[in-house]
Amino acid sequence: MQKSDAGKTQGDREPRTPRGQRTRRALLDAAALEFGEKGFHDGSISSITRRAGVSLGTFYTYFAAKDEIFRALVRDMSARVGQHAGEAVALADGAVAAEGAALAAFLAFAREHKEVYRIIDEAEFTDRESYLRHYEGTAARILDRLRAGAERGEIREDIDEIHAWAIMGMNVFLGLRYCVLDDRVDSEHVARIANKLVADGIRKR
Amino acid sequence: MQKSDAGKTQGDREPRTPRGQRTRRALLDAAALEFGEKGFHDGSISSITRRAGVSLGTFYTYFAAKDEIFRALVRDMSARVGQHAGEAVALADGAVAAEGAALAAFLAFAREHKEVYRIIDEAEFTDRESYLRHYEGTAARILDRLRAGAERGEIREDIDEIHAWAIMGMNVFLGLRYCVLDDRVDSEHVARIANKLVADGIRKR
Amino acid sequence: MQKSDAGKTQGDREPRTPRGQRTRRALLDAAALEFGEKGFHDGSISSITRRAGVSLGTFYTYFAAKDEIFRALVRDMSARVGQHAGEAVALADGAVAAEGAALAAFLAFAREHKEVYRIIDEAEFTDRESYLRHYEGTAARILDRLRAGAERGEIREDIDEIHAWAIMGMNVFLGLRYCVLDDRVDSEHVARIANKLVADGIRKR
Amino acid sequence: MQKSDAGKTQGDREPRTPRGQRTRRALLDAAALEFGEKGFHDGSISSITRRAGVSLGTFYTYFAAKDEIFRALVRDMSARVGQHAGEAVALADGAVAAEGAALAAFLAFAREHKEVYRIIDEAEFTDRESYLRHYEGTAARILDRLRAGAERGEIREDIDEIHAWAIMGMNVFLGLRYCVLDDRVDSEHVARIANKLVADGIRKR
DNA sequence: AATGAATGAGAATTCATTCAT
DNA sequence: GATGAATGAATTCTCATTCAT
Repeated sequence: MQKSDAGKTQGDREPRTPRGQRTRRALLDAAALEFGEKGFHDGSISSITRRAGVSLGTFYTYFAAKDEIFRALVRDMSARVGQHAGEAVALADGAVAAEGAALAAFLAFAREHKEVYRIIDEAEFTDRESYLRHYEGTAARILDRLRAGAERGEIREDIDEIHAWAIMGMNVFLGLRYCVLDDRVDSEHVARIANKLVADGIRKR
Repeated sequence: MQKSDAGKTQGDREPRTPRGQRTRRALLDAAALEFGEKGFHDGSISSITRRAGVSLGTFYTYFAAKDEIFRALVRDMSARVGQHAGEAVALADGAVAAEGAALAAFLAFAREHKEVYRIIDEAEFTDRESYLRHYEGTAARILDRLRAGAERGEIREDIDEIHAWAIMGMNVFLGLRYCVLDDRVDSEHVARIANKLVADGIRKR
Repeated sequence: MQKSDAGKTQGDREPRTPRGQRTRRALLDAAALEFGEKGFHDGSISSITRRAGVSLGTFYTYFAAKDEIFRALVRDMSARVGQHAGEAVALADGAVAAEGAALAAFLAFAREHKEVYRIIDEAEFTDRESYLRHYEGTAARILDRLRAGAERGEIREDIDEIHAWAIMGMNVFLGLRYCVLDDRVDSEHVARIANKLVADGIRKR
Repeated sequence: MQKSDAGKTQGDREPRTPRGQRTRRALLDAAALEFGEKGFHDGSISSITRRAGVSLGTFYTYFAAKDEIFRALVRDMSARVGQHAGEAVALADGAVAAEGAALAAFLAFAREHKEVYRIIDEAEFTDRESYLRHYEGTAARILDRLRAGAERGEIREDIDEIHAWAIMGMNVFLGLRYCVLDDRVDSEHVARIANKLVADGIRKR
C-alpha cells in the first residue's frame, strides 16, 4: 500500500496470447475467492496462485504486486455492480421507480456475490482511491437520476447531494443486513419497503 | 510440543493499582491514534508503546495480543458513539425529532473523532463480532425508538426492522461523506435535510 | 543455563522465619508440579508462583534464578530416590537380594512420583552437573554393593563399573516402561524377573 | 481474527528439484550439529540457516516450524541407529551373539555420533511421539530376536518384554557412560563384559 | 510464459529479571 | 518479606518479491 510506484518492470499488462488471457482471468477469479474469504491482509498470493492452479512466480507475469490485483478486482466489482443497477434503472419508469429498481438490482447482486462487500469495503483501507471512486460514482449517478426526476416534476425540486448519499447509505446497509448477514427475508420485499420510504421522503409537496 | 495453554502468563487482566490503570489508559489512547492513522495491519504494537511512553513488553501486561487491544478499542468507541447519540435523543421531543437529534449528535461526534470510522469499519475484517454487535445494537435502538413513536401515533404503524437499517445506513454514509471525506458543509444542515427525508418517509398517512 | 554465576545478590538463602520456610516449601512443591507437567523450558516462574499462591516478585526472595529452583528440585528428587533405595537395601540379605530390593523400591517410588523422571532426565540438558552427580552416585552405590557381595563370595569376583552401569540402565528403563508409560503390570513382578536376570548374570561360576 | 489455517503457505513439502533436495539435506545436517551442541531450546533457527549457508526464510520452505525439523531429525537418527544395529545383527550367529553385536554396533555408532544421545533424549520433552516410537521400536526388535532364539532353544523359554527393556536400558546407559561421558575405555571390551552378563542372565538352564 | 527456490525485512510475542512501593 | 508493574533482549514465523532455469 501507498508505496512509491516508481516504474515497475512488468505486470498489469494485457496478455497477448489466449493462454495468457486465461491465466490472467484464472488469477482474478482466484483472487476474488481468496480476498472474499480472508480479506486483503490475510489473503496471500501463494494461496491465490494455488487456487488458480499456477505457480507462484507466474503471478508476477500478470500483476506487479499484491495491491495491483486487488485494485483490479475492486474496479471489476465496482463496474459490475454499477452495470447491474444501470440495466435495471433503464427499464424503470420515473425517478422513484428507478431508485427502487436500482436497489432491487443491487440486493440481487449482493446476494449472488457476497464477497463484493468484503472486497469493496476493504478497499477503504487498501485502495482508498478505488473505494472513493466507487462510492462517489454511485452517488453521482443517483444524484443525476434524482435531478432528472425533479426536472420532470416527479419529485421535489430541492434535491441535493445529501439525498443521494442518504439513499446510497440506505441501500448499502440494507444489502449488508438482508443479503450478507442474513438472506432469509425476500429481497424484493426489502426493496419495496425501502423504496416506499424514499418515495415519501422525496415526494413533491 | 506438549503445550498446555492453561493459564497464559498475563494479559487482559484488570490492573490492580492506579499506576496500572493509567498505563492501560495510555495504551488505549495511543492505540486509537495509531490504528486511526494507519489501520490495524499497518499499525504496530511497538509504535503504540512508543506513543504511550512505555516499553514494548509492558503492552503484554495489559493485552494478550494485538487483536485484544483492537477489540477493546472498538467496544470503547462503539459505546461512546452510542452514548452520545443516546444523550441527544433523551432531550428530543417525538420520534422524528429523536432521529434528527441522533443523527446530528452522530455527525458531530464523527467530525470530532474521525478515527472512529476507520476503527469501527475495519472491525469488519478484524473483529467481526464487535462490528456486528455495534451495528446490530445501533439498529435495535433505532427500531425501539421508531416503534415507541408509532405507538404514540406520531408516525406510521407498519414500522419494520428494515426502516431502522435504512436510517442507520443513511446516517453512516452521511457521516462518511460530510465528516470524514469533506467537512466543509455544516453538519447541522446535513442533519436537517436528511431528517426531513426521514420525517416524510415515515410520516403517518 | 551455563551462565556466569557472578555473585548474585539474593536468593537460595535459607529463610529465617517460619513464614519464609513455608513460602519456600510452597515454591518447591509448585515447581515440582510445574516442571513435571511442562518441563523446564515450558514451565514458567509466573506459573510456579501462581500455583504457590504468592506474587511473582516473591520468587526472587528465595531463588536467584529459574535454574536455581530447578537445581534445588533435582537434588531433592535425587536424594529422595537414593534414600528410598537405600532403606530397602538395608533390609536385604545378600548382594543379589539387595539389587532386587533396590529395584523394587525404585519402581515403587517412580510409580508414586512419575514427575521424577521428567525432572531428572531433563537435568541432562538443564543442569548437567546435578544430572551426572545423580547417575554417577547411583552407579557408585551399586558398584559398592556388588563389590561387597563379591568379597563375601556371593557373586563372581570380576565385578566392574560396567556391571553397575548396566544394572542401573536396566532399572531406569524398566521404571520408564512399567511405571511411567504404562503402570498396569505389577511392579513387584517386574522387579522379580529383572532380578533373576541379574542374579544369573553375576552368579559365581 | 478470522484466520483459516487451511493451506499453510509452505513448509514440509518434499522438494521438487535436486537443488531443493540439497538445501533440505544441508538444513538437516546443520540442525544435527546445532541441536547436538546446544539442545533444542538453545538452538536457533537462524543459527541453523547460517550453518547451512542459506537465508533465514529458506528454512520455512522446507520445514513449517522449529519442531518440524527436530522431529525429522529424531526420526532420521532413530532410523540410522536401528539400521546400524540391524546390520551387525544380521551377521551374528545365535541370539546371544546377536545382542552382543547389536550392543557393539550401538556403542560404535554412539561414539561416532555423540549428538545422537542429546537429540533422541531431548525428544522426550520435545517430540514425545518420536521418542516413544524409537524406544518402543528398539525394544520390540530386541524382543523378537530373543523369542526367535528361545524357539531355537538357544536361551531360556520364558522370555518377556521385561527382558527386552532391561537389555535396552543396559545398552543405553553403557553408551552414555562409555561413549558420551568418557570414551577412554575400549567399547568392544564394554560390549563383551555386558554381553557376558546378558548371556548368563538368559541362558537356558 | 512458467516454475519454484531463495531472500530478508518486519512484527508479534515471551518471559526471566529488576525495582519502586 | 511481599507485591505486581515495567523492562527489553531474543526468537520465531510470515510472505511479498526476485531470479535463475
